[in-house]
Amino acid sequence: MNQKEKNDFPKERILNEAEILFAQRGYHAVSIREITNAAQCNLAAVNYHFGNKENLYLEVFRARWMPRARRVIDCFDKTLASQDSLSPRAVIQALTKAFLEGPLSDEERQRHHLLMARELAQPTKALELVAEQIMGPFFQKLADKLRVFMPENLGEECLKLNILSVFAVVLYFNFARVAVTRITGREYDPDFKARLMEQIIQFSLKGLGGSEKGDLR
Amino acid sequence: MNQKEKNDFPKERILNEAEILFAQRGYHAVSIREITNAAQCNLAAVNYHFGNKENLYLEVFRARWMPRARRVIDCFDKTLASQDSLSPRAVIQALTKAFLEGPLSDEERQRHHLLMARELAQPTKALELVAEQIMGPFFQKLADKLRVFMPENLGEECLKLNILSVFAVVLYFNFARVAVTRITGREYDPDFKARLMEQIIQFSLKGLGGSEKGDLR
DNA sequence: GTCTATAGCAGGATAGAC
DNA sequence: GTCTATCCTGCTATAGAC
Repeated sequence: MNQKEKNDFPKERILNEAEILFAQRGYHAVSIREITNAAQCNLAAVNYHFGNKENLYLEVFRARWMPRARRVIDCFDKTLASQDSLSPRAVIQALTKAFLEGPLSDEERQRHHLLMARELAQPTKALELVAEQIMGPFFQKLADKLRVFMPENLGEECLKLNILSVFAVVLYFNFARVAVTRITGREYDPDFKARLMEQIIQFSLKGLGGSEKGDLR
Repeated sequence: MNQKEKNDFPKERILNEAEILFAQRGYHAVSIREITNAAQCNLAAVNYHFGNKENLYLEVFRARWMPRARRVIDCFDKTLASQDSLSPRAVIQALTKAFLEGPLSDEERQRHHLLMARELAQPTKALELVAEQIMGPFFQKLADKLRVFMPENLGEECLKLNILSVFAVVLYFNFARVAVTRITGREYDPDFKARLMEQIIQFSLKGLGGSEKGDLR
């Protein structure tokens, strides 16, 4: 059975619509009626397939969010592997690219980040899940790649804080689109996004290590 | 009438409890019954004093969030005024300090940032209000203070993006406490917060301009 | 697996006594 | 201004026919 057919089962349609609505308005603001209407199926289908509303929410993370995050990480890995030499610039660039362009469509990415922003503001079991299976391992991978470029005397904690700072910049320009648009007066069109990527890379790279060309050992 | 007496009116108590609960769990997850119970007053009091739930939420921003934001900005202004010379380091330091230490208690600050994080993820009229009256003017002020230190050929947009990047780092370490604690294994105790402040200042300063000592003209 | 029907409850809002 | 009592809507969840 191919993907298209599979996506036409009510269970799949419910997951799709639930994700969209939860991302847009949050868990409590969305009713299962709304979800099943959007998915064009019966109200009772949610309870039949997922038991209850909370478990549907978790399943959105298990069956949608996490696979998508893995695609983003794969993209990061591939971009990095295609470079002939590993450098901080290459790492940051691959990271920024995977997060801001990468394999996701604009809507997909916005949904993805909104769901995570909500979890960070108000953690549920979903964050537990994601932190354990996705964020933790990926962060470790980043640390391993960057460690060799940092000064020898730099502690492990300092390395972590530096990487978190890079994440901060990358994520902020996604989470806080409203604020960014308001301040700069610019919409997130391809032009501005290219501009943003350049800004993020430059800023992070400098923040990470000093000047751009190889101060990092 | 002094502040203490004033705070004992039901209207004030409702605002206090509403802010706490909205920050903790978000608008939709909190009922006015819960709020009035916490405020030890009658259910009907919300509708009497604020008309309806939505307007109570807005009033939390008008009567609590915004005045508090003004206190933070005042703190920033005073810290900066106490320096004998204006430098990027002084500005960033004052900014970080005002946001991470500043005049707010830990609980107050967390509430404050949570409310804003929710607004950024899902903007309502409250963000409109705050953007117009607080964020916009403050951002302008920051830009004015930093502009003179940036290279002459640096465009206005680039300046804005740089300042936003600094905000990104400052705010992330507040918004994403859960993630930071999980990754670093450290709680936000005074010790770690001092460590964070140093990290944020260093990273931002480098990101902003290159090396720490005066590369910025 | 999918539907209808409905139980059972919690929410926002208001009327009207005090 | 504050209270009680109540209306009405909309929610989750389930029972049971098909």
